[in-house]
Amino acid sequence: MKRLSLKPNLLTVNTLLSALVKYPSTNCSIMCRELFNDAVRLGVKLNTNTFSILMKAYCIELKFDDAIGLLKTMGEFGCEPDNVSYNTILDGLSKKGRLNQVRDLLADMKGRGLVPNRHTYNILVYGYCKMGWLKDAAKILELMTQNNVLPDVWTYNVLVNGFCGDGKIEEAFKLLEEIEGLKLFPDIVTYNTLINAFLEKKRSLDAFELLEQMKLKGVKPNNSTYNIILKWYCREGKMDEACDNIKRMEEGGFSPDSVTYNTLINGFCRAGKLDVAFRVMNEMTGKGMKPDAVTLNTVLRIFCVERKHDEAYELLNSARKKGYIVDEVSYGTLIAGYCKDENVEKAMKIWDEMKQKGVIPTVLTYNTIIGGLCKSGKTAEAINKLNELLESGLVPDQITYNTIIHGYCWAGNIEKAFQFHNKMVEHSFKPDIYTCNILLRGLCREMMLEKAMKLFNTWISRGKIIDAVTYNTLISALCKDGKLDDAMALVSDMEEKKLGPDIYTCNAVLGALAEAGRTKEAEDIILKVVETGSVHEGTVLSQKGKLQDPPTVESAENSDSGSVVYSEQIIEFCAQKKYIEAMQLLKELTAKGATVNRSTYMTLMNGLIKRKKGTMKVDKM
DNA sequence: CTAGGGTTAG
Repeated sequence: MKRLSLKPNLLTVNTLLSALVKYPSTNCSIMCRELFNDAVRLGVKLNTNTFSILMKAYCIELKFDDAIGLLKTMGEFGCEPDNVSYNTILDGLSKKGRLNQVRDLLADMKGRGLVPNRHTYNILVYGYCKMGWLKDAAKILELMTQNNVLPDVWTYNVLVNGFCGDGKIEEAFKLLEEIEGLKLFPDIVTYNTLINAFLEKKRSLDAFELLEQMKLKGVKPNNSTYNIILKWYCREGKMDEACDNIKRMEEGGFSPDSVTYNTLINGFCRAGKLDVAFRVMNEMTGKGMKPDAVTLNTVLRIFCVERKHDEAYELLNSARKKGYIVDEVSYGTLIAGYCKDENVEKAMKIWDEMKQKGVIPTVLTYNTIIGGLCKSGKTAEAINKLNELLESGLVPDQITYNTIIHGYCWAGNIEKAFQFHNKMVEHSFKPDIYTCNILLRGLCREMMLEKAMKLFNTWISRGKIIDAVTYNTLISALCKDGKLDDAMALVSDMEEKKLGPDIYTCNAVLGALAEAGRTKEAEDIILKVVETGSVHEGTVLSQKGKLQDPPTVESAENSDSGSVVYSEQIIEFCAQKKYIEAMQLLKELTAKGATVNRSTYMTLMNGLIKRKKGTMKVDKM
């Protein structure tokens, strides 16, 4: 078109821009900007929508300053921002928890005489919920009513999700009554949110009951319903039932989407079944669904788990060149991987690269690097990162603070841990069960057992929530200190509260019990642990009297040396980008009943992500 | 707006 010197019209420009934004790839905003510049050069008269779409592009890449800048510059083109323009940026900011900027922009919006509409309010409710500021979120609802903008199901769904995310399912249900009072009806999103919340809280019975209730009320499940249940099966490691769920999904007339496939791939990866994970990934591509950013990040994670960090790094870079969205999650995955490998230097290097590429970290990304720095004893640098986080306008969360408190404990600086904790409490930080357990463990490490017990008793008398970790921390410390009777008293205590004993309790007390010749008690506790089902079948007792998990798939796989030659051949094909040959060989091998090692499957997954158009078809494996 | 990928305690 450009070559023919034809002038595109406004509709063409906006349609193209929308398409770029709808299916975003790397450098989405740069491509949009180029298109925009071309349009300007060709003298196309642009409208407000053009700018709003461009803003959306910037928001996708978290370039909020550029997006906000457009609000001013669009005036030079004779365009004025409208509600859509503001809502677009507000939505982007709100989703990433940048509430300070939301506030400023909202003031700016009102200053222009624009009136927030329902969408604007819904965005605010979402933002507050995401931050866990539920009271503020509820206040927005009041504000809406005052301003004659009535909340809709959407508003309530956001709020329901907020309450669920905070673990307040019962309060979320109260909202349902409120919805019905307004003659609105809970829809499939409402139900999906609640079912998901039950499953996350391990209340599967409630979840399935609600599912039935939902059907009775005539609300039909959708793809997401099945995906939510699928996720639960995967998390529980019930991969057979996960597959049954897919069958039911298809029987119900739904087809697996990319979320379904990514959930399954992740599930099989976590279960150590890389061969099946690869097969699913291949099936996904066969059905015309390309591996996407989530698939990429899943594969990056499994590479890191398998300690192939450098391969993961290489994959990240080549995926970016192939147009994948490489986001803060991708970089965060690698950063976490290197941190676990005790290579913070490399993790920091990747952090810098991420920044240099214009990928903006979220709180979670910060938490990852802060945790890594803490674990390697670099608490001062961790604090630097915390300050950087604050300067960037983000708000630290529970995990940020807990990580730093843990960092001080890890460094043996229990005083500083408490100091930091106290200072944060003054700044409205609410210690949770993690905080308590971290501090308790810190005291135990420093042989301040008495102080730990004192703290523990204060919590009990104040009715604070304690859990199995709390008990196990103390029990383990008491055993190491030779106070077996005190430890056993806590064991019965935790049993009374139905918090255990579990496998950690066992590991803590069995050695001491055996040494004291108290075999009867040792047998008792093992029996209880098995009864409560907190140990999966196949757990074996080693000679030292400690419970151990059965040998992992990994060690079993390492012994399949028979097909090493073929594995190497497949890997070689992949290296030469001869994926078709690689797949052919794999097919032949599987037909013969031979197996290849996990490394080979990882190389094949790598190939699926990187390949351009060449097919990697394999029929039945 | 909900669903899939990366972070905290024993």
